Amino acid sequence: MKVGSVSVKDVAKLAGVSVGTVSNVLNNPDKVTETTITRVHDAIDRLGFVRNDAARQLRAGSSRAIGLVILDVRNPFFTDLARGAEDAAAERGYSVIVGNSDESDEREATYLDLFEEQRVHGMLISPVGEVAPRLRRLRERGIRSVLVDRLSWDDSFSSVSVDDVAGGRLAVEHLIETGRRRIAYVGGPASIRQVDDRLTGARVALSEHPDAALEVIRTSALSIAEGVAAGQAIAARPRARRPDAVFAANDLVAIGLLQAFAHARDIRVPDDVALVGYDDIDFANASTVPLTSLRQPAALIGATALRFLLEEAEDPGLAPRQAHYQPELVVRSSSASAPPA
Amino acid sequence: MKVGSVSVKDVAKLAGVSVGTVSNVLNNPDKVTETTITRVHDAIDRLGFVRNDAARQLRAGSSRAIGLVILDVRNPFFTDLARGAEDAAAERGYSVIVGNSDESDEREATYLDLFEEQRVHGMLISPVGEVAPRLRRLRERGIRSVLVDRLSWDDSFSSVSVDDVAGGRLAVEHLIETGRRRIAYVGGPASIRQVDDRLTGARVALSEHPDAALEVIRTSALSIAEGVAAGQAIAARPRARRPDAVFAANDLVAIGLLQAFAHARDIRVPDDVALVGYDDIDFANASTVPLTSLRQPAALIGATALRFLLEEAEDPGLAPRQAHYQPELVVRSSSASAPPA
DNA sequence: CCCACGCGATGAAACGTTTCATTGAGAACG
DNA sequence: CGTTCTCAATGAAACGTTTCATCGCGTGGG
Repeated sequence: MKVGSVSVKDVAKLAGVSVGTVSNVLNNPDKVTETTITRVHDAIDRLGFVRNDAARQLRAGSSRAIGLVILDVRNPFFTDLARGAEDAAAERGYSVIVGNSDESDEREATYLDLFEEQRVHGMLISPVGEVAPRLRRLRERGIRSVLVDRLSWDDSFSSVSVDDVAGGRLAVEHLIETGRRRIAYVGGPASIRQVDDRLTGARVALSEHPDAALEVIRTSALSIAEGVAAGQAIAARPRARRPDAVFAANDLVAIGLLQAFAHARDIRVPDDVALVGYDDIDFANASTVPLTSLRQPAALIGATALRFLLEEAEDPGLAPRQAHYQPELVVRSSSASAPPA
Repeated sequence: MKVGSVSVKDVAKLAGVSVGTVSNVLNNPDKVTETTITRVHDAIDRLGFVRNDAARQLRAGSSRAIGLVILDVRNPFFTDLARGAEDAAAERGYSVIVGNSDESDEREATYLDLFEEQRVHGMLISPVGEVAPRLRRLRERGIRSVLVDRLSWDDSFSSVSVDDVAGGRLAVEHLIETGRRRIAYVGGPASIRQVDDRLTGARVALSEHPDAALEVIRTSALSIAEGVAAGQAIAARPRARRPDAVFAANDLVAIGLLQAFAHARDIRVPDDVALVGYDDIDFANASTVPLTSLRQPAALIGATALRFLLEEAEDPGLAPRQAHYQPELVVRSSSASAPPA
């Protein structure tokens, strides 16, 4: 549909110089004399020239974009992580393209394809499926990856993660110490590593307290809606068979549980059931009952991962590194008071 | 760092055909005989060939990516809107690149530059600054735009929006009808159109009830933190000078207010102060006190805008269209009961 | 006065696709 | 058997940059 877009050639003609010179004005201004710089810039302004990034990347071989694949855009933890990465990228003149895998390995693969076609400079990925072989192949072609929110399966990739096992353990230890004994873990699917690790941590805590019991309630996703469904299932049970504490795999699920419990009039939080979430999103502190949760440095994770990636892309000999942060338990009302007598 | 990437040329050589034929296998399979198709596909698989999108766009003149500039990634309303647009784009073989202007016209301009350099197929934008001239210039060059969550300033652009004036009016009418008289509007900056329109709606409602008063409390952004600050300011006043109802410019601000009020022990919601938010994000129903809010069809807005954009890009003669949805008042506990005696 | 040098500018090559005019080989037809 | 027609396949041009070897020219040294 379009009228000729303005190219360097047009700029060169108007400024009375060669195309090479225009390019130098844009990329190596120190190689060009002062007067030509202004002349070229005048021409650029007059014509409204905008660089064609496609041509640029074609020549350069790779773009200044970095792909980021996250599990769930609707989870504030991941948007915070993305923000951290974006800000760090912007500082260094890169931009971040975000893809949302929605916990589906199919969508994940689609984004990997897309990013490879775009010849991104590198990728940050919070993996769902079996992507290791794929990432290795990409690396052979010069596209590096850094894993986010996930420890590398071996030492061949850098990763930035948080100790989910420790987090699960902290959560359940806290519940046991405040007197709870019938604990339920709500989360799923089990294929998500974070879900599994937090459960492992919970089991570790349990193993040190033989008088406490752990029940696992699966959800098909980590969303508010799934939390509501699980909460309704719990509320439908006779009181005696309900847990006296619930550890939710993340805050979205916890918020859903809270809503379901509020609806069922005979479950008070924390009196009847204590509740601990995970991620400490902004809304955790603003929910019906302020939520005890495990805080993770989301923005820092994104920023660190991005830094690792760029450093490795610059110096391919660099050995993979693992940054492993510790989560922090933030106690609020949802687990504050004593259990029922 | 990079080993030679695989190109069509390599595929052609291995398959024993010309590059043009490889291209045809990829883009016009019906122009090619069955046996060559399989031969080429074999070669592609064997070499792990992946199309270079940069070269492709360079030739084509524009990419299959669509730029989306939103006001705030941390606001679930906008992430829902983005999801709607992404899903609609994916259906048609396009992808969406999201830029977050953070309510800053500087960042907005940066993203417009970036998207123009990328020669995006078109843009969806929730404008902050004075972008009309810029968008007009883009259109002359063949890049169309559709405004989201914002009525077009004139009839030259398509837009998909929600009637914010009506929403503001509904909110305040509801507060007045339930007996409130000293109403505060909390939001800002005034430069954001939505903030201003909702205030206008509030004033309309006020004008029909001379015995009610409206006070405007400005914030510098629509965030939880700003809501907390405004709430603390209100809580610091003597009881007599506090409003008996607050209409917040969006749910994030409302949630912040709620937190501040909960902290100040002598403000109960809704008894002392009724509260109405805007957007009806998922968390509105899960907050300390479930929040009365104005629901907007976020995903539908994104999907519709994307559809408008593609239709216009396909048929440049098409006249601009305006989709204008009505918001819906969702009453919950934060405004449910009667005002103080 | 000549030569070498430095420096700003030049112009063509290269990046990996898609497109399009052209070729070549059969098939159909008279 | 010769001619025309069809259809698959070819190969070169074009897209808009960046890069790099080269050039021209004014200067300072010998």
